[in-house]
Amino acid sequence: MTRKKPATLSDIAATIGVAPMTVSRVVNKSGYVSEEMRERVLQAVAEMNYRPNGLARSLKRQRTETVGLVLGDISNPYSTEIANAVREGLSAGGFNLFICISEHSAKEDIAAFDSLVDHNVDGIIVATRSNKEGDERLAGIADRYIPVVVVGRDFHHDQVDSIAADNFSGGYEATQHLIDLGHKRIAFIGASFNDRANLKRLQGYLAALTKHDIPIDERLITGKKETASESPGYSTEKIGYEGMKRLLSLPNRPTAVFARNDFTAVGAMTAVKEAGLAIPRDIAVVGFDDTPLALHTLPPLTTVRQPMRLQGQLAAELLLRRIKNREIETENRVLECELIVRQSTV
Amino acid sequence: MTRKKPATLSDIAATIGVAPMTVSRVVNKSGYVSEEMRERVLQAVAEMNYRPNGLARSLKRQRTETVGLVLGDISNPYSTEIANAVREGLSAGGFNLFICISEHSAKEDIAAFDSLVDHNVDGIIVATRSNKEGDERLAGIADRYIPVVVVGRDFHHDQVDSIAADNFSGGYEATQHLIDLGHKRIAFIGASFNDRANLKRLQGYLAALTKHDIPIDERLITGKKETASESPGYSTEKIGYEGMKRLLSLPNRPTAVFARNDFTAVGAMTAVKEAGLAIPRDIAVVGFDDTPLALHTLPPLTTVRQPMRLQGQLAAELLLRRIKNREIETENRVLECELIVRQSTV
DNA sequence: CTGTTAGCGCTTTCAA
DNA sequence: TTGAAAGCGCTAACAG
Repeated sequence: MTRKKPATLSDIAATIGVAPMTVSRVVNKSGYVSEEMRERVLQAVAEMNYRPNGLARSLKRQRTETVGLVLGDISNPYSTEIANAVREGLSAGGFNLFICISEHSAKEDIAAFDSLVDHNVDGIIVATRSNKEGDERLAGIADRYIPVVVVGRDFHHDQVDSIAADNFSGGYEATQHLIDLGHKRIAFIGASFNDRANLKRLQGYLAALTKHDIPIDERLITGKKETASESPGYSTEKIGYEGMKRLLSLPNRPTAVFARNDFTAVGAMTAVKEAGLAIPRDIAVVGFDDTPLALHTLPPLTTVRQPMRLQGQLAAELLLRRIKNREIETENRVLECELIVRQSTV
Repeated sequence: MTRKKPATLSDIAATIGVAPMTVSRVVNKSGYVSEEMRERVLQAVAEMNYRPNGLARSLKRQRTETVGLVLGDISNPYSTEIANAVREGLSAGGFNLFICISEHSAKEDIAAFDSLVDHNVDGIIVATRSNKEGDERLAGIADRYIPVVVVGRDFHHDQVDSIAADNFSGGYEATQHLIDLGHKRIAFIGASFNDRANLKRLQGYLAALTKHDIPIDERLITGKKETASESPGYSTEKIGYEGMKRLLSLPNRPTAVFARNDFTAVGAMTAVKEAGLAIPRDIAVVGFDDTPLALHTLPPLTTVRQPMRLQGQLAAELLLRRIKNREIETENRVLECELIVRQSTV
């Protein structure tokens, strides 16, 4: 079986006896070509199953009409919503989207950045957790005037736009809500001991407690050390379940819990029900993200909605803007979260 | 602010007064270069912040060391597991992965295929639903000897490998399980009226009923017409919830339901509990996929596990094999599913 | 309306 | 151990 190499522009030109440029003009619908000529070319193109070589075209044009999106964790509703919104925003602008996943590893982050840069994407949107090496590489990329937008966290660089939800005040409001309902012993489930400082939701929780003179009880803050080797995923029902188990075994158990996200909250709810306790009567539960799941738990879950699609849309928008003109002011947007009260707390 | 263009190989060569070829050899660690020369080059490379232009390199080398993965729906545990497994398999082989999402639209499928082909990826893995135009384009791509592997369904082409779970027998076993438990009125939730024939899980359900001489009752098969415009997503709790509501309002309601996937099952369970009925006493529920969620529902969900990671691993493996050598026999693998019995049925 | 020239940035091949 | 030439496939710019 002989595998013939794909036809090139010159192959087409040669077979119908014209200059490559003429074929190029037809293929790109640019410049003047006689109707008769165009027909001849198009026929040859069809017959020889010709497709332009994008590599060569991009090399010449110095742009690829493609942008890259780096996701830290693909199995996460947050990531997928962002990705969908980004894709829509970009395809409206005529750009393709290539997604890379890095599994929250600095090495993979860097590999993803590099492979996108190597393919000369016109810009990069980054939705990974912060880590030193990755951030340094990213700064280096931005230094070379490759448009970069970071979403889901802040990033300080005079060429990088950023968009994030206000996780701090989201956490604050969730906790405030529980306090307003009269709760004093409020637990937090899903802390990551590695970077508590980066977990804005936890910070908001702590701030709300402090504000209301409720002492912070470390035993009510559960979480686990995330080892780099194990994939954290978003499927943290387990963390929620186990965290809640531990909390329930406390001599003086909490009357309310704030979970770092809806999946964690669902796991926690399961543990509560298994223990024969009622939600919210015995224990009130608040989640975060307002995933579709939250509407269909029993009882429906009180949660904090963050504007995921909007973050993706803005990311696409800011990136396209920066691709068009690099000499613009950097924007760092922080978007409001909204507390959605359902029956898991009231 | 003057934006200097990135340094090229020749720029480096010029500044230290050698031939571009010498720099190339150092950068690629290929061929002989004196230790002294290599130092000089590496220093210049570092100083000028040089990175090879992947476009030019790939154009010359005729390979990109990159493969594309097209996902029909990113917000789906199935897709994300596949993606992770594919990525691992590829990076072990030194390949990068670019993911495109098509939102289950034929137009987007084609756009994704084309953009990958335009970037001269070395191969493509496809995990989308079947549709006529998309499949035709894909066949055209395979005709050009671009390695293609289809996962999650079968695809008939003498150059395309495929890997799929045995959804039919998975559906059959799930239904059989309910029959074995003595159920006669067994419903199916989540049929898609557009292509019932393609929904192997439904076919398995029908076959099991027929085999046991249980008449098929169309009122027990719920589903909805999926319009192309609305994103189906995987978040089908709603479909499950609404489907179950309808089933519960039937004069002679079912005693068991088989849901097309775990999310649908969760929605159905919520409806059952809301109606004040008990699972499995009044209604038994079976899901499909064994997502992490299934362990944490109340009661834990009986479901059919399909080997997602394995599908991804095999896809990567078969693709790399075909990239190395196109002249091999096509493989079409079908992988076993496994019924996981939990408390939602017994 | 069509053709020619030159070159994008790199690497293969051959020569020194 | 290094260099020169040629070309991957395409298109911008200018001629005719």
